[in-house]
Amino acid sequence: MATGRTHRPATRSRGIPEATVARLPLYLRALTGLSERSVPTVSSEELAAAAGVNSAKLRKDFSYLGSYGTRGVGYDVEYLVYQISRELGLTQDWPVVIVGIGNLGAALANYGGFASRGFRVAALIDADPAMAGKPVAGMPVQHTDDLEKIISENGVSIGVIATPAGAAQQVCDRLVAAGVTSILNFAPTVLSVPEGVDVRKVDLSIELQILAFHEQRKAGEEAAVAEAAAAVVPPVRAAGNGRKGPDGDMPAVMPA
Amino acid sequence: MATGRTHRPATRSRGIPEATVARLPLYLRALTGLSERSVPTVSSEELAAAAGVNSAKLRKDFSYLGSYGTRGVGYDVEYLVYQISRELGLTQDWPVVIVGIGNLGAALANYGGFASRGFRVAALIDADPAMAGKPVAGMPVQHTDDLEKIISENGVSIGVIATPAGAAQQVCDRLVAAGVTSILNFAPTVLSVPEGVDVRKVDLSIELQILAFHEQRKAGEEAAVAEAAAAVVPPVRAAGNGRKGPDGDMPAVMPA
DNA sequence: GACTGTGAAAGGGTTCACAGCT
DNA sequence: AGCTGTGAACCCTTTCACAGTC
Repeated sequence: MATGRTHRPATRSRGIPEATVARLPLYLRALTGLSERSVPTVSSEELAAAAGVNSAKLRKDFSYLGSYGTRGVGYDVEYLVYQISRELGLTQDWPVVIVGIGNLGAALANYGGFASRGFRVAALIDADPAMAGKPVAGMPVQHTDDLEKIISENGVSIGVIATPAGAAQQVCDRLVAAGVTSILNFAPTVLSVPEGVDVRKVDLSIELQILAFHEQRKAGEEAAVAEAAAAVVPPVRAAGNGRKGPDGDMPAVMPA
Repeated sequence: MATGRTHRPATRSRGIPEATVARLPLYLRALTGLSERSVPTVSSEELAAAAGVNSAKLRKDFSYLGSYGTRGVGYDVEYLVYQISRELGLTQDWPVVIVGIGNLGAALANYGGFASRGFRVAALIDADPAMAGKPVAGMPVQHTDDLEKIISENGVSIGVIATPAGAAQQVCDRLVAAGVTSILNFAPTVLSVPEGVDVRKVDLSIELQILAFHEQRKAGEEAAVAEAAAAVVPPVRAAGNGRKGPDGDMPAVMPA
């Protein structure tokens, strides 16, 4: 799960595997749904189905947290909600700043799932002076000049970067200098951060490209080949010979 | 990497590991940057740094594609760009529809990274009749009623769901029925799809929760404990006793 | 001398299958 | 009888380290 680098080398915090941590929010969401429907207990099979995983994995995951189930019965929904929330650190509230209030930043600011479960948008920050003071999601946008002040006054330790790629590293550096130690990055760049700072990346075009890969496979090889038509300047191998690529060499077409 | 389910069981298409596929877009982006700066060749060490991975991993990844480097020299940038693009299926163009043109959908429609590398937004679709005809990102929004027609007329095989959670499964079903076989889901729900359809999920609040977990660890255990103050009704264990959770039992506070 | 390509080793993660509790 | 909790087996991924090539 791509992290700029970071994610403390072999830390796996008190023994909960990273893969399990990444699934806890999934379980939590499924459990919250059950809780709202006042379902008192749930089996690993049912909960796994609701979370979209298989039950063996779920049971193994829960076993890292402790023995929170009852054999022959299942799991107590409310109890599990609490335990997972606590494990994830959602029993405290996390002030978050969003930097870069373009389309995406605004979408994030308005995103309900943010505000719910333990996160509170403490400030919206943008570099454009024309944005300053404008209300987005019922909050006035503040100018980047005040970034450091905002971070420290609100005790913010989590920052969301939704700026253009070019500004991301600079924003990141300022966030880190001001005390932020976790960053969620939507800009399509690799951020470099000092040891001890966590970066997670969300990248739309990467996800699409992975889908395209699988989509291409489904269609068989024909589709790709059928596309070799109009001729553009092909990038020819520098000192090329002795190539051993599986699918044949450069055709006469180059993608945009 | 959560996929609703799917991802053909043991397919790993022609032997490229899934983990490698997920990194190819990263390499591609780094290479594109080098290409724009007219850098002719790059070593595994340099490229790895630019992509935010280590060089051994990168070399291993490339070895699955073929022997595209030159010992003692490095990789030809243009050549690699082409090979990776081809491998990912980006030498053909993929028409994409975005369903749900709220804040997020609009952000996606405006996102440049979409339009570049092989993807073309073929249509924006929303269920709100008031949105119909309105231009977003220079395109008129179309009504959900025409979804099937739009999919088939444009030969769309990739759909992006940016609707509220409640509508996502229904939209998904219609997309699939109309012929879409890859879905990028931004709605916070588990989608169920038939065999052969790929789903990838992007979930903002899950990413934040994972960050919160690590953030909590950094702060040590004290911070979490210090939060136990005002008393609300605590969810007491149903038939609870003999608990063996590592951190102690239910305190007197319950998160929202 | 420099750097790739890759076997082999090590490390995680997932799945199996069943012992153990209610 | 039902369902959890978990060792053991399996599989995938990462890392190491070096032989092979330019």
